[in-house]
Amino acid sequence: MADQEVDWTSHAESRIHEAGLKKSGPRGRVIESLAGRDCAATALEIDAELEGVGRATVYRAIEQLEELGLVQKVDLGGSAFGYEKVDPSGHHHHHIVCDDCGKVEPFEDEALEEAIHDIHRKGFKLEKHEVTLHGHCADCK
Amino acid sequence: MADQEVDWTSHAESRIHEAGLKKSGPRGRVIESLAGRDCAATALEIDAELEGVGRATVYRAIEQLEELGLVQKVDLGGSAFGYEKVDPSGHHHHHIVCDDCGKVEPFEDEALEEAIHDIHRKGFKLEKHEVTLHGHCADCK
DNA sequence: GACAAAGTGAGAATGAGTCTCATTTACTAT
DNA sequence: ATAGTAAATGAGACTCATTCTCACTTTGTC
Repeated sequence: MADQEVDWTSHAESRIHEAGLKKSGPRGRVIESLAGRDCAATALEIDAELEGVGRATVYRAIEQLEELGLVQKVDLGGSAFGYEKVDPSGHHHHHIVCDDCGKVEPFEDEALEEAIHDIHRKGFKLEKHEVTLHGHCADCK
Repeated sequence: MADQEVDWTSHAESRIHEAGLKKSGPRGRVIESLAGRDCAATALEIDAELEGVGRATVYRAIEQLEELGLVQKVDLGGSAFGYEKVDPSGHHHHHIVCDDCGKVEPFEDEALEEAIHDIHRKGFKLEKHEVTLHGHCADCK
């Protein structure tokens, strides 16, 4: 397990505690599962991975983590959403999706971030943004 | 009805014809419905608007239009996808979503488009991109 | 240890989107 | 015009992701 994962896991656990929520095994396992991935997973993937943890618990845990800003929802273009941990440093990435096989890869681009941060929209208080590129990967081309 | 809508409607109808598809009333009504909107609508909204047109027909029509590049699917962050007409000129916009009330507004930004077009990803052939900004609108702030 | 609040799992319920199939409609070749 | 055929359609069954309900359990506090 990389340092960053340890950081995110303990960061998440303390934010959970600060929010007045109780410590729990099942939610802890959901957090671990998210910590161990470097890109998005669907709720059902996590549910399938965690035997003995109910679907409702997985969805609830993800929802709480999302509200605390620890996890973000990402649209992968398919029928289900993906969820991935948010780096506490504010560092983040976006996604490239292969429209043929569904493969998802993360990418980062500084110029893109700057362009987005320069957008100001009257009457709207912007909080997050999501960018998804679509195309065909090397295997499907 | 604005000129642009007329353009898109007839453009869509001829592309349908060129693709070897037959002319049909129900699909025509789906095209009209899309033509009359300037931002995304969900398939079920269109279905509800068009009495006498079956759900399956609405989804089929949207799918065909999407394959012909006449319509694009957009993620509005909620449970259902939105669909909107694609301007034949290649001109397009992105979306700002209010995470409180779900309101969606279109926006355009030249610098953003440039930043996106400068992204090149080894092994991926990029075809489309989608940008969604999230925040709170004036009413919900 | 007792209590209240938070957490949980099983499964029912909902909602969006897809599939099937018998019937109808639009174009093509006579 | 007409027959043939391929596309199109609508109703409803179905699938899949997600949410809800509820009786029961765990956690943390007093």
